[in-house]
Amino acid sequence: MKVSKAQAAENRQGILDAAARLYRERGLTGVGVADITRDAGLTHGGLYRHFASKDALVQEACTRAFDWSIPVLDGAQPHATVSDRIERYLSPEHRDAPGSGCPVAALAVDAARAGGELSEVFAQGIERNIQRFAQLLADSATDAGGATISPQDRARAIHVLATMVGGLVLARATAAAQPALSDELLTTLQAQLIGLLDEETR
Amino acid sequence: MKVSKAQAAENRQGILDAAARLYRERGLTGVGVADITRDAGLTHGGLYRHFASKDALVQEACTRAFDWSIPVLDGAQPHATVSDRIERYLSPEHRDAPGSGCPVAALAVDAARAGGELSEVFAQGIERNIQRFAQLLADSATDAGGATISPQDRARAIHVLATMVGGLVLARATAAAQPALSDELLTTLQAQLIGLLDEETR
DNA sequence: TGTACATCAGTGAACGCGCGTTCACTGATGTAC
DNA sequence: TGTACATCAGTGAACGCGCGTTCACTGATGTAC
Repeated sequence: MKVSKAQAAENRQGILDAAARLYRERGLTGVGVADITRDAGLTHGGLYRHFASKDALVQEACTRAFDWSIPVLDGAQPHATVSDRIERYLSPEHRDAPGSGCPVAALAVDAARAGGELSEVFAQGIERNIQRFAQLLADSATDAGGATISPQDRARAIHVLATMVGGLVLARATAAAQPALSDELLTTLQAQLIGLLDEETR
Repeated sequence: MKVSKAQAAENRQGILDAAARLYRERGLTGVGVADITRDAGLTHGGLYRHFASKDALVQEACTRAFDWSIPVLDGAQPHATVSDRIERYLSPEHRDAPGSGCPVAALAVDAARAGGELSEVFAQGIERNIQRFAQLLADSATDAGGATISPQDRARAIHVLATMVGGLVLARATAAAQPALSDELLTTLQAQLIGLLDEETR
């Protein structure tokens, strides 16, 4: 049963959505292609009309996860402050929903192991996030858009991003066994990072 | 061919060593029990004389990775300063040797997915590391051992540990594709964290 | 101390299962006339 | 606009392979006498 070009394109997007979500939830080696196509409402055989291999699907799904995670984290509120973004990132909601969350916190360790072209996807995604965050810091310091990014802005952006990623990883690892510790990690890091930025802007 | 009790105990330790290393290198779902016993110089069948299941092996290997990673990181130099430890953690050597490195940076994401009893192992290991680091901060502020840990010490310890873990994850994810970025992340975070502690102690 | 034998760590073949990938087939789509 | 037919997205069985686990077997160990 052939399907219209529009339907085929929709199915392809459905596979990518399912892959981007399931990989973040269960890891790159924890999901089979049959799980993904089943989740998208298809059978596994047809996957190879859209993607050359599982690796190609992984790569495209991770690229999509990076493209989408930026709008998800700050697109809904385009003028969200840096503090807002930190609070949203280090929230119980983000911790408990890895499937729609930051691809770095969910998949960077897997990507480092996989190496190859996937490492490119993550290196570029991480660099892009550093630049975006540094721009936000530069703008908030001058109260204007398009400010020049200083080396200090970039260093602070790296610091804040690394702490957010590490904090989310720690919060997720402790959530099941010691939920109080997990919550403490999130609130402590929110306060530490916001305090850090307040001090440095002052 | 039976083997002496001493040899059997040695073989068991060999399996645990291989497991602790290979799991950190390739992930909990990226290594088979046959890989581990082969690495330890044995065949896979005998594994079940020592461990009830793969899950039991994983749990014990992770516990061992936590016990050993503490001596490895600061046991060689028992009086290493906080700055020394930060530099050693955020070094290219640690980045490039996950098999003998921090179990949190290597396996916390996998552990969060696995849940169950493994989550206990990681929650306890993380709490222990927070306490140890907070103690170091308290001691270095008073220039004496056994100082009382203040809430600020604990908050700073959480901050520094989260940044180190996140920084190592980011450095590993970018190492293959953009080694210059990976090195920049390490050196920037070393400077940021040491600067942070200097400021707060001042 | 010496002998007989039960124990059990380790071997390697075998199991059922799920993986990624291939392929013959189906039949609605979309194009050529 | 209507008809004939090539295209190709999706199906589901099949493939070779590696996984975790089991088990009959081996033979040195270590104990009971």
